[in-house]
Amino acid sequence: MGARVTMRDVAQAVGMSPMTVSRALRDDRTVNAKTRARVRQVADDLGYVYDSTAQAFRTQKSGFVAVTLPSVNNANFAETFRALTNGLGEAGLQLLLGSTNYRVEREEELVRQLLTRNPEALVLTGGHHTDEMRRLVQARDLPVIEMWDLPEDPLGHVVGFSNSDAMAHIVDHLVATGRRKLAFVGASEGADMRGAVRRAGVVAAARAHGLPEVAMIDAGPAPVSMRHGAAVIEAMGRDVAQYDALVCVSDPVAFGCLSSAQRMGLRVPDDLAITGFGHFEVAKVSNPRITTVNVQAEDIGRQVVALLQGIFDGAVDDPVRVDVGSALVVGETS
Amino acid sequence: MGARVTMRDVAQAVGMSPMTVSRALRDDRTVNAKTRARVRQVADDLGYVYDSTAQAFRTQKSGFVAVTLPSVNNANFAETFRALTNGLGEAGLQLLLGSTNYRVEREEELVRQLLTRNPEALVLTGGHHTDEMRRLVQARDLPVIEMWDLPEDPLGHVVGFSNSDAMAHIVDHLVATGRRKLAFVGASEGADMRGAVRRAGVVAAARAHGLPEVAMIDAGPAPVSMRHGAAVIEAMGRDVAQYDALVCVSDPVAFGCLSSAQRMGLRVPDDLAITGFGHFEVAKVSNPRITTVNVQAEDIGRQVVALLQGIFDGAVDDPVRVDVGSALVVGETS
DNA sequence: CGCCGAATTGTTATCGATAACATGATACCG
DNA sequence: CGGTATCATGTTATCGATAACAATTCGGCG
Repeated sequence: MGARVTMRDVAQAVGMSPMTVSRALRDDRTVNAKTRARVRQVADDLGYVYDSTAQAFRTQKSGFVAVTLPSVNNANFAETFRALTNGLGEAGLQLLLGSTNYRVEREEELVRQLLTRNPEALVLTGGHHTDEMRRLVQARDLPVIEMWDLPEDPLGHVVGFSNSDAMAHIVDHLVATGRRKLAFVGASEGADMRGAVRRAGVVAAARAHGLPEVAMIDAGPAPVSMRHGAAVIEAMGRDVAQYDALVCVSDPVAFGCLSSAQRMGLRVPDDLAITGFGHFEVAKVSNPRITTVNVQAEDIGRQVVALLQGIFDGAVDDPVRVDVGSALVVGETS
Repeated sequence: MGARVTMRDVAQAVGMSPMTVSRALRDDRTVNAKTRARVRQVADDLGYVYDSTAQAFRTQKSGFVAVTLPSVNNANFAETFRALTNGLGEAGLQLLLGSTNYRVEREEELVRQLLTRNPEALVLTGGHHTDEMRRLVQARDLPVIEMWDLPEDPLGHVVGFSNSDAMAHIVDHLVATGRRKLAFVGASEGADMRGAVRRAGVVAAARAHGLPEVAMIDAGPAPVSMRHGAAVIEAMGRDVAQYDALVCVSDPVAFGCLSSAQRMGLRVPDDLAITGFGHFEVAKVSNPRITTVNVQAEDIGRQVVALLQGIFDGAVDDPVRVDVGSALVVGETS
């Protein structure tokens, strides 16, 4: 309705200086306990709402941690995000979220925006960035964490795992169970670096085992999910039977492939093995259960929180590199 | 490294006043075109980064829209969020996201925090709130939108659909296809109001059709997903065959139930019908496809964006109530 | 040439909270 | 009882951008 209530108004009402109110609301013990209680009471009565913007401005500490994700519409990233929110919320920090839609140029633009909010740290998903973006970030004296990857040339700290190692686990397992004709199902060559790295991991591992060339099945532009996996296999029809294993870029894609394969009467895993990535819920519940790789999305979030706490406490100075690893989870599709 | 670069520094470098720099960076046409270009150039060279905090403080406009979601780890809410982000991003607004974990008390706390950031609007998911929270919000002269619901007594604007109507569609359909012994599979009675409303909708619709009492199958505390649906049906074993339809609170739960039912050899839909809610991807890809209700998550987001634009442009004054509706999508599980 | 309106740039005050420093009140000691 | 340590509160200046108002420059025209 009228003008907003500020600390000055509260101060006037209690008959004290704004400074005392400020201290009282922060529970500063140098303020008399009775005064503190009275200030809180009056602030409540007046409907006073603290202004974080003014605080952020004055103290030059925004209370924000900026986070970029390729997409929130992905259970794994969402899980990491949840862990971050919960962990940082306890530390009084707010997350500022931006999604890149799997495009590095979008990431640059996004980070540019986020930086204007003066975040106290920057958490990026993935290790691929534009040069301009690297410059942007390194020009500031700002803690940076890259997660979900183990980049060669990191911007700062790293909490992730090796996508190519993870794919190697899958290929090793398939080879051990007698498969030789592999096809990789993923997004088209393009802006999604994570997909590209996984693809490269499969190709390298196959080569190491002396397998024939890995076929590429293009499920369309990133992000690809259940319906894209289902569609591409349905479109291929019986042609898919020339392979004895489909290595999918993610569990949802694998589930889509599985579903289409079953609809066309293929027996999984007898006729065709299918593997996923990410240990999504659907992999555990589907029928048959999908062989996948567990990447511990939540753990990544927790480790990032711990790292940030270390950084803010001054306990961390040198760049940290945490490999959370990944583990093969054998299901019933291989 | 050193002190941050401010407009004052840029101004000094160009030999002009900070005011001119401010105008130039905002592309104010009262500033000479050449000057504008030079200012931008110098700002870039100095590595100047605009300070939104200072701007927000001075103008008393934060550029934030606060949004609460029960959880980001839900493809439907994530979809709405994505539409909001994209739409509001174009308008130069940033989303401030908080998740309530399906608890109204948590919502109150969250909104309290979010309000300290001076958001220009508040977008809430759901229509159930604590009294304290209603007071909090109404004390401020702040546009409020409740979405994903059609509350009786809204706080402000509404963009949603009727959960009980949606469930009635499901029940009508089941009755029309000859089912009579229904069981509802959802979260335990508790803080999740959306689940409770859906359950009530099923009960009311069943009563209207003169069906026997609807059984309640408790899949555990909210949020419930695939694994909970799978677990509770697996635990019930053959007992589940006493019902001829499982009405699930969401598609993921339905998929879990479907999977367990299939594993124990039940034929769906011959022995047992299963329905979901939300038109998740899994409903379209699963085998058989799950009968569900489409709630157009993305459309909700778009409508909220349009409404917000109207509000900010001053085109909207009276509270708006948009019913985006919901539509039965018949699959192969019923 | 002198004057006027348009174009361009400058000055001042301000948003609300708080760090740093200063002051006043109170207790406690020998 | 004077003096000093402790507790409690107040004063002042400040963070960076910008609205509102003021001033200056410039071209053109009678």
